[in-house]
Amino acid sequence: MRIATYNINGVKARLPRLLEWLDETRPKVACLQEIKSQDEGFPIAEFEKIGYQGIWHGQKSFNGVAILADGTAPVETQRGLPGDPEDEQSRYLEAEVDGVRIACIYLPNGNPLPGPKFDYKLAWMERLRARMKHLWDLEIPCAVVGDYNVIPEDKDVWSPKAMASDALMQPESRDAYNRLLGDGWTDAIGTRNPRGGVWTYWDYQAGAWQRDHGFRIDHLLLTPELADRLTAVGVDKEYRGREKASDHTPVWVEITAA
DNA sequence: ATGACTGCGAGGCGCAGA
Repeated sequence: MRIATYNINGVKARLPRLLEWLDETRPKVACLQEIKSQDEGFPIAEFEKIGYQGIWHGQKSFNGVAILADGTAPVETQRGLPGDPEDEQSRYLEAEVDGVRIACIYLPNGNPLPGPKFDYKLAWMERLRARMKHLWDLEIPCAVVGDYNVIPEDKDVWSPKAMASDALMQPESRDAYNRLLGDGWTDAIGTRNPRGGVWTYWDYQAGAWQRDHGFRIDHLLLTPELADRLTAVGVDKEYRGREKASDHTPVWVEITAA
C-alpha cells in the first residue's frame, strides 16, 4: 500500500501532470496540498475517470487540501485543524482508508518574519501537535503527511547559509517539528536517509532545479503501528523536471498489508 | 542583489446572446 503526498501548486494548472503521475505510479492514497481551488471547482470527475475517489477541502485562490484513494472512498474523520474557530484557512483534512488513518496537511509557510504570518505558523504547529497527540492516543496505524514547510536539519537543504533567515529553518520552526518527533512520530524519509541530501522542493527561480538547489519540506510522519509496516520510501524526483511541473515533487511510503 | 518564476483573481477586452 503506497501512501503519497504531493504539493501540486494549483489543481487546475497541474491537472495533466497530476493525472499522469497517478496513472504511472498508482499510489493507493494521494494527499494533495495547495489545490488553490474552491470546493465546487475541484475536478473530481477527472480523477474518477482513472479510478480514484476523493474528498477535498478548498478555498478561493490559496491553500486547499485533498485526499484521493485508488478504488475506494476515503472516509472523512476531520475537516480543518481544531483549536482555533477563527482560522478559516483550508490546510487540514483527515480520513480513514483501508484501516489506516491519514491526515493531509499544508502547514503555513511563515514568511516574512518576524510578523503575524510567522506567529500563525508557530501557533498552527502547536495546534497540529495537539491533534497528533489525539491521533497517537488512538494507538492505530496513522500517517500525518504533507507540506510541513519545515527544513528539519541543515543536511536537508542545499545551502543552510542561503536559507538561514527563512521561516522554514528558524530554530522555533525546527523546535516545533522536533517536538512531534519527540512525541514518538517517525519521519519516514528522514530515518531512511540519515545522511540527508534528499530534496522534495526546488524553487522556480534562479535555475534552482537545474542547479539542484532544493530542500526537504514534504514529510510523512508515522505512528509505531504504521512504521512497523514500512517497507520502502521514495521521492518521485523526475516529475519536477517535466513540463509545467509543480515546484514540489511527490514523496511516498510503502506499507505492507495489515 | 531589493533580482530571478508561477498561479490565481480582478479586471480589461472581445465576443455571443438578448
